[in-house]
Amino acid sequence: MDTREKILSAAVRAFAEKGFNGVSVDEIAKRAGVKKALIYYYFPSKDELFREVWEKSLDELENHLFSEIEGEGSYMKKIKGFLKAYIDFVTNRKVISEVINKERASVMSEDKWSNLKERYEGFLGRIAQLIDEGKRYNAVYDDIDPLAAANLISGSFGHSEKPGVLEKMISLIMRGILKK
Amino acid sequence: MDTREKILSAAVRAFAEKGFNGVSVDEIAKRAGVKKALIYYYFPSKDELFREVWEKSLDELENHLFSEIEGEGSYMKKIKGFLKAYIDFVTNRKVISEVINKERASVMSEDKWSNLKERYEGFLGRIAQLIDEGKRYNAVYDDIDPLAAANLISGSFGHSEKPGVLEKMISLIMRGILKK
DNA sequence: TAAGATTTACCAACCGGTAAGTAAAACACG
DNA sequence: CGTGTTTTACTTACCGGTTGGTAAATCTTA
Repeated sequence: MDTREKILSAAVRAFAEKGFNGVSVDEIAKRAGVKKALIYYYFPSKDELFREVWEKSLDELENHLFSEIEGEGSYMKKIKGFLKAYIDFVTNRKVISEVINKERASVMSEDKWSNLKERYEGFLGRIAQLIDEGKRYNAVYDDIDPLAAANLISGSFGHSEKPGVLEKMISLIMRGILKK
Repeated sequence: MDTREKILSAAVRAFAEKGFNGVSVDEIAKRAGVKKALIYYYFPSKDELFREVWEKSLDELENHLFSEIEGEGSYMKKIKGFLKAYIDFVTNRKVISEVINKERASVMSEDKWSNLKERYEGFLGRIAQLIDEGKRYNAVYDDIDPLAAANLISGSFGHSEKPGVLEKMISLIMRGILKK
């Protein structure tokens, strides 16, 4: 792992724990075992560092969720596989899940993150599209609002503490949207 | 409105917009039209000020949700009324909704807010209890996990931007938990 | 004039960011 | 190959501004 990656890795852990404003550049530097000025050698600002952390995190999540359901199968199976992959990600990639969850409200409301907001809305849109296709293939109740379902799914992020609860939240969502 | 209340009112607005670490005590003072030192006359620290803001916000939310459904009526009606009150609160008390949503992840994970975490878990517990009673009175599917449902409902907080989406999220939850 | 309310002035620590320098690796070329 | 030159990776030391917090002085009003 080269230096740039070490900094990114320390940054995502720090941001996940304490949030963007709760962490100083110097603390990230210490976690990465480098001097603060070196961070400014690789990244133009704290904002840009966070931007890259957030984008990489969302890339990983989106890739994990959509790559596994690319194969054949009914839309019922696709959506179930998607939700299963979702549980798997929240369980096994906790740091990335936490950074997305912790900073989501700020990213979605503060002007300076407007491009990250668009990125996240694109992610929601892809989930909504999956649900919508499920409707056309008779797997999803046809009075379901796809974007509402997408928001509900992605909102389950935060509550991954007590084991088992997330699974039950997802199965509740499944009953709400999937036929039979 | 006395000075203390003016400070609290400015604080909840500031915390809702920028989060705990994104706002300085001096900015809260300026919004309240007082000098910073006066905040320390009424509150021992920024942490304690936030603590009171959070507790008051949760008190208002909990009171709004549970006071309206105290009357008679079936549990089906109670739970529907509860979810309707929820939509009403998120729509009409945006500042309070936002402060709860924006700082929830930090409150639930950082040690220094452990008492606020317990407070929030008590709130979730009350929702779960309502769902559980709904099960015993045949209004809720009996394989529903009450705490999972409570988490799902309270997680819908963040996504109140586009009007109408929240309502559709809630009706999706209703289909997931309520019989018929 | 006593007690509570508010302001002024201040502090040490920390913040994001920068300038200047250094050692070593990579490169250019006779 | 050897040697001068440029580039890369990284450190030290610093800057102006902001932070949460405090002590003491001043104002207000009963």
